[in-house]
Amino acid sequence: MTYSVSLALHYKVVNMPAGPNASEPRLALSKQRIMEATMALADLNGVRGLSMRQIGDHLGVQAMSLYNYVSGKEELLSSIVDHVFGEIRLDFPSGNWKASLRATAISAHDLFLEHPWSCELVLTPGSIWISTARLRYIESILARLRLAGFSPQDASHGYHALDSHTLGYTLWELGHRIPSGISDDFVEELLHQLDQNNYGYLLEHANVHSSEPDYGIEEFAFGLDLILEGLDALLPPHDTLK
Amino acid sequence: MTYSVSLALHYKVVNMPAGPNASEPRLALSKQRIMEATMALADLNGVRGLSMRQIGDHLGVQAMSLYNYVSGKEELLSSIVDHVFGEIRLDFPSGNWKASLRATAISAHDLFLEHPWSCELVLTPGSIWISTARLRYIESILARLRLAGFSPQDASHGYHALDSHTLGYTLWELGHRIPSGISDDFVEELLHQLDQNNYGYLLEHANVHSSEPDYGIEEFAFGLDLILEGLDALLPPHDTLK
DNA sequence: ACCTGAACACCGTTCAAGT
DNA sequence: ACCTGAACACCGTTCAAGT
Repeated sequence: MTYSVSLALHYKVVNMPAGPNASEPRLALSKQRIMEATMALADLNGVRGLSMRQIGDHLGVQAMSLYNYVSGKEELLSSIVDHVFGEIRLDFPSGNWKASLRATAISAHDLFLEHPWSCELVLTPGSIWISTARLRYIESILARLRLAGFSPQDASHGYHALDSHTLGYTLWELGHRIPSGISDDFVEELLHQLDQNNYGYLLEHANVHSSEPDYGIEEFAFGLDLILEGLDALLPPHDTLK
Repeated sequence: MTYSVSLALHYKVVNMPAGPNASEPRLALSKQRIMEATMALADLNGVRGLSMRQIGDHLGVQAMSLYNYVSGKEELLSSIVDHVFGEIRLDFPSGNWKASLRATAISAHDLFLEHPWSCELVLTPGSIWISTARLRYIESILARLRLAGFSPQDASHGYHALDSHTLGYTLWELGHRIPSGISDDFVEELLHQLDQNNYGYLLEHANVHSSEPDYGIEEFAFGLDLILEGLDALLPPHDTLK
């Protein structure tokens, strides 16, 4: 993710405070630059360890300077989540509602895998999730369902099923990724433990996993298609519509 | 949740350090009492704000005393999550694999709604989730699928679909609960905003919500049944089995 | 053996002070 | 107008000291 390329031209250059490398002038802060730094750090190390002081450091600035552009950590995090929602593809001008919603869900799935913190943050209970891009995303799903002929009730139903699968499955998938720091010895030891404790089916399951490296996308689509077909069955028989 | 009733008899009574109310002797600490206090506080205020110092306070003890029974906060949290997994009903001696797995999923859903922190913690990416009760839960799901006639691959597939729906949908549901602190004025204002910003379908959706108070359980079962039926379709035609 | 107080290295955020 | 340093009220955890 390199936002800087397309955005560098718009940055004000300020000479007043010397940056970490005093020879080059430092770019002015802005909410956008802060968001970019936050996203980059979150992509790298996750959101959980992320601190305002770290973000400041990364920008060559004290943490307190951030508060000139952002009301607090919570607002900053919800801003970057909304940025991700803004990138979900919603414009599939196909006449087929199933194909269109399928493509939106897969686009969202891809983005959430790229930025795991977005998925994690939206699903954190108690966090405020009402933000413009998210609302647009929901509106677009509801609109496509209603225009396909679903009743308001079934459209709500369908949105719930689709959105919960898109977010929920993806977070589940992310949580089951093998962390990069895990050693082969650890895995070996784990399998040995499964074997010794009579977890025969789990052992078999682990072997399926190692033989079929990553079928996350297909599994996401498997559940997604079940939902789409299940919704289709709720639709009244279509005589006039294509 | 009152574990204390059934467990009180086993507590050692220690007189040495005076409790907050000096007249009564204080119960000895134990991992179990610490877990109970942690679960109670997490039920009440959520996990995010929970601190070791708070847990200590609640037990009339310094935070540092907890470390005599628990290696750290992470171990403590994974212990209480595993406790919840241990309460999921796995023993459904019905011959029908679908009914049996359905009942397990619904039992898990109920427990996760009761203890939202459990669902939140298991799905936190990067957290260690390998614990005995969780392994037993997975093994039991895999076993039922394999015994129903699924191949190792399809059983893995099925476990993924069932578990991701059970955890993922429930967390999604929890995240969409209206927080208790929200005022009617706020909701009113929100609806007004939706109206003004041309979010017609969202407004309609909000109205569906307010007319049908809570249909979370039915929606959980809706997705669950889609998965179970979808899996059934993968099963080879059953000539000998019931 | 178990609990404590002080301490360390962190948090998010406020606020008066600098330029 | 924007950035800073010091400070406040918190974290999880270590460790030597108490009993």
